[in-house]
Amino acid sequence: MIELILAEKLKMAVQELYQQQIDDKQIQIQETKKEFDGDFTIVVFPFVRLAKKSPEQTAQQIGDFLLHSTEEISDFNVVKGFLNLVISSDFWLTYLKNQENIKKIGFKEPTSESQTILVEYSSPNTNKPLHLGHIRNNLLGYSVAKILKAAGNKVYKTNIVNDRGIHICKSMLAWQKWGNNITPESANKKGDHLVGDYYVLFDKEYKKEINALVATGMDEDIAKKEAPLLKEAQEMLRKWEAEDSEVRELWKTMNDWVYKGFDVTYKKLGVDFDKIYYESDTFKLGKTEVMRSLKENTLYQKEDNSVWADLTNEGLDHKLLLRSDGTAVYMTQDIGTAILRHNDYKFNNHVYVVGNEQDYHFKVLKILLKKLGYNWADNLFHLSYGMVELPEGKMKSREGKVVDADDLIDKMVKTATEMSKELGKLNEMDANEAEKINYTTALGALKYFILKVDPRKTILFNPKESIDFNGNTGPFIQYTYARIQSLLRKAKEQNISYSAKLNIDITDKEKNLIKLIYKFEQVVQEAAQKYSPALISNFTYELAREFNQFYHDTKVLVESDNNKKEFKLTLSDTIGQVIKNAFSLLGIDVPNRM
RNA sequence: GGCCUCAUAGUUCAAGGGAUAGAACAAGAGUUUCCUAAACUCUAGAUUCAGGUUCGAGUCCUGGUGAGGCUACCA
Repeated sequence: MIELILAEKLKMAVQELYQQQIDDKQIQIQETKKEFDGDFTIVVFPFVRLAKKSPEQTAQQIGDFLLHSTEEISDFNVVKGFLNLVISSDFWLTYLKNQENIKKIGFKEPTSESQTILVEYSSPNTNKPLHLGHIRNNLLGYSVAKILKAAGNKVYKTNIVNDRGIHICKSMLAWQKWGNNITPESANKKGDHLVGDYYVLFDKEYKKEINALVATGMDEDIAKKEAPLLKEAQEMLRKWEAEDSEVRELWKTMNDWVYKGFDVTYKKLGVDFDKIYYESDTFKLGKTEVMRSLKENTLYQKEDNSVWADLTNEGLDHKLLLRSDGTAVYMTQDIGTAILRHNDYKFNNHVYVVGNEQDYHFKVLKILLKKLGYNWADNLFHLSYGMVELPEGKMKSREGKVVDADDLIDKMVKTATEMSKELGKLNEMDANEAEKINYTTALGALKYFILKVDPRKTILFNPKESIDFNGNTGPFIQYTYARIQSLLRKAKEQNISYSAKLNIDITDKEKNLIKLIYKFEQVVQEAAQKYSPALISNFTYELAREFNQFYHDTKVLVESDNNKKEFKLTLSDTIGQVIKNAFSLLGIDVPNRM
């Protein structure tokens, strides 16, 4: 890496010129800003004191030294305390030429030293269909897994399905009461949507009961607990845990409807998993662990038989782990799941892609696991992402205030289709192929829209404004890729074969493009370190924008100098491959034409 | 009340303590006898407020204001 060479030479320079040792922390090598000449910039302010000279003089001195001692440096200039180094064209051309396997450009293969990383994402509840918030989760999880893998780790994607609990009992109860044996087939509706309808219905009826009780003079908080529907749902959960056959039967039937629906949505989104865990399988281990710790007095039991952890020493509250009726809560099963997974994979690192509303939950989970004696809990990492909000606020499934995942995807496809029709892009193509491309573009727009934002930040989504297809968008980058492929097809038609060249003059723009290709691998590493697909998005956008400018001012195929023409084709081809690879990390496909 | 996030053009997003705070959309003005105009070029427009640390702060610290989240025998 050229930056490392520069850093070493800089150390030598300071040693030679000022007889001082410097450590890595003082070394600041950054890319030179566009408005200045150069490729890399050394910030010399930290050395001014050692040099006992002005920043300009110091920079000049170090620059002189580096120019003479480093073959990669062809020139330098000084602006205030900034030493701008120019790297020779030769270096960049050689770099491009040395890319032998461009299909894998930027990606690292796992080795025996590689870390095993689990990425948990999706984690759906089986009582309602997926909405835009889940889309963000799924896209983030899938992308982070891809990025970690590309950075050289062994990665397994897992999904814990929250298939048991009071929430699913609510849907079941409502269906039992008011469903008249309706099925997805008879209703001609996706199973997850059908079950979701009954979840909403439960809430509606539940609220009616609360209001009725409040009208009799009962306090609202008490009414919430005393409403007969809730009591029935709780009774159903007890029966479920006692393995009552009738309840289990209904539970299995309705969950299967939901899974069928989820599979369709997952497929549309292009996400998948290496292993699916079910809470109904893991909660028992959680309960066993809790009971064990209770015996060991790490936990305590109240008079009503509920089991608690005292976390006041950690500055937190008391946390419930088993209800007074003995049933498990969310935390109980998550303890079980974590232990099971550690047994299964012996992971070095376990990333949980879960919304930031659960920050407290994961803080507690780690503490509890350590209390139970599992020191690997330190290796759990909660990738806490921001919510997707609507202009009127948070999405709420119970109240039906959501942007449904399936609806949104369909709408995007419709918009993409209209757009390509309007632009007359796919007119000569057969309908099947055109449909495929519209789909690719639609999902590219949606995925990029979500993933370009820093995961930690809240996303505001306005359903009234459609997601853009122009500017800093997925389709913009897909379009760039398609144009490159078109260029390469034309070259092929003209029987031009090409390879990278040395010893030619290249423009600044071309050098910048090679620099961006060079940077890709580092961007992947950084994205892996920060769990941030947004870094990949931003990088790819910059690359596409730079390429479009190059494409606009240079005509590749009419270039008279054959060496230059071949270089430009190689450059374009490589950039196309970088775009493709980068987008694959976001789970976005690139079309050969659009 | 306590704890945790966040705050940048009209809007949606960028900016590892470093140079003149970048883009896109929207607004306005242009570019097609030329490899795809879903492109390219130009104009106008922003760091919530008050302090502090630093040679240097959008970035770090303190406080104020505003928004969101958590603080459930929901998940």
